[in-house]
Amino acid sequence: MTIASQVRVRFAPSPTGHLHVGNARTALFNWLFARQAGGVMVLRIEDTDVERSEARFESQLLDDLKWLGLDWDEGPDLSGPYGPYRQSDRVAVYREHAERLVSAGKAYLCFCSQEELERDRDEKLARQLPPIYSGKCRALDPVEAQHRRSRGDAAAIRLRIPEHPIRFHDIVHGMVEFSNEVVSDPIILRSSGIPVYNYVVVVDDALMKITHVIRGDDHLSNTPKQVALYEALGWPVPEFAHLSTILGTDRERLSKRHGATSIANFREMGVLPEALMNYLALLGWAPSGGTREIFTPEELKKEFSLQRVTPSPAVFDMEKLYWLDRHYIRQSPPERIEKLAESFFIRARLLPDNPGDRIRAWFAKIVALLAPSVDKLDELPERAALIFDYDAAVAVNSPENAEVLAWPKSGDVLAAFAQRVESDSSAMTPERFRSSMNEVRAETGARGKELFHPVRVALTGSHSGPEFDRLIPILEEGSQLDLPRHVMSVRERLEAFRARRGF
RNA sequence: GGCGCUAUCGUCUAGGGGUUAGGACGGAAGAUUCUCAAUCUUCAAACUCGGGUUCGAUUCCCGAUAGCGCUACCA
Repeated sequence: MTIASQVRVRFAPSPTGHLHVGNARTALFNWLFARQAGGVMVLRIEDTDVERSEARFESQLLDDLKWLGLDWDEGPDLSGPYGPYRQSDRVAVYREHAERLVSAGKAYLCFCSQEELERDRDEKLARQLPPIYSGKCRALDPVEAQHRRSRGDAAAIRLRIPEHPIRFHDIVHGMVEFSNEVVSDPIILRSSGIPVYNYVVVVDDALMKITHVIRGDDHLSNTPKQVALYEALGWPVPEFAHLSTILGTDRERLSKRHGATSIANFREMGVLPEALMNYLALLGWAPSGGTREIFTPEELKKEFSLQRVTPSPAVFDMEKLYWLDRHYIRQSPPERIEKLAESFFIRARLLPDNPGDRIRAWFAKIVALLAPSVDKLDELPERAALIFDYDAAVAVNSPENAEVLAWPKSGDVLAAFAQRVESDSSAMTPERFRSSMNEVRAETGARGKELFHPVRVALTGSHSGPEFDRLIPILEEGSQLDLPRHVMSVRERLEAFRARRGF
């Protein structure tokens, strides 16, 4: 049994919605394995389920994959030597090989009705036996069966499962063996002429010369049927690698109700693709030594190894993803983060649709100030509330602020500070702010928190926040800009605050 | 029900017949800064259970238990 020496892998999603993290991880491991081996990555669309498949989902899927940073060498959008790459375009191929199996006696026509099968199945279940097909049509005379079919009797095609245990090798699980006693003769072609998943997958993988089938372990139990199919068709059996399931925090298979689980969700949240890729790679794989965790896509291509993939299921941990995302946000060139962040601010109507250079330069300071402390970029507009949403009522009344303002020296500090602000009508600068604060300290005797907190509360509406040196220029410049929402200057804030509460 | 897969800190994992069972996220404490964040330091936290095999098992074998999957003319 020889297999082409060049590695060929495939990712074969069904176009039934957005790409899910579980599938994305499967795609990633395929891609990493292929790229490392200098092999070929095939993208195949499994759209035999006409009920659930939609054309628009296919382009979504490709977009999701591309956003993550994956690419492929053959696929429905690229073609290639073993196309077509959409199962709905391959129906004739499936029929042809199914008939070939019947002619060779490896498969047979089955005339059992749905009701009959169901009854048989229920009966076996009731007697606590494996609910496998009775084999009733196995013994039918082939010539006779063909006659019946040509007379118009509905016939499905079933594969004959061999009378011996089925063994196969799996890179992550080792040797796996199934007794043929528990494997039913599977239908490969429905009486309607539509082929069944477990069959088309084998035909496609074999015809597309796939050498390594890397997929979710929900397919592990289907593999014996597929191995039997390869053998019946006279095709080499590929290597398998069944990847563990990704679970939610409740240890149940990750699904929509666990919140963000599609790649599109993460993109919308402003998670960086390389952070997601890095995180996904860590779900079930660790480098030798097990201490390194930060890997760029290029590094993953070098370090990844299927042999080091764990067989046990993994719980998806949002916090750890965020940790990686924070890391990559800080590592990224500022211009990239600014560009990405911009859309979130435009959507929040904090920036105009087409910000000019002046606004962009100003916005860059906001991003530089806030982005390093954010889990994901969609948190930025909210973090920027201290710039865009100054509310004197909150500054005065919120319980934490009220407490700060009730400190003995708070009133004096604010009065002294206001005096400094009013004495000079030009824009506040960090230098002037610092010297003013020094004067306030000297005048009032307040120091540390009792000096800074009241000012912080009056200016930002919160007793905590970023450094004044960086915040003040943003406030002052922002107040000069033509923005959808006016940004209040230091002076304006102080006045609004004083109007609410004297000092 | 049957079959299969899986089992190390809360989570992701490294390790492997004799180890102080390592790292990371998260948590706690401290240092630092006006505060928050960041940073640094420190701490707590694990081999599912029961039998074997062995001088010695967390590691190998068997079983139990639990979780997940498959058991369709679904994919």
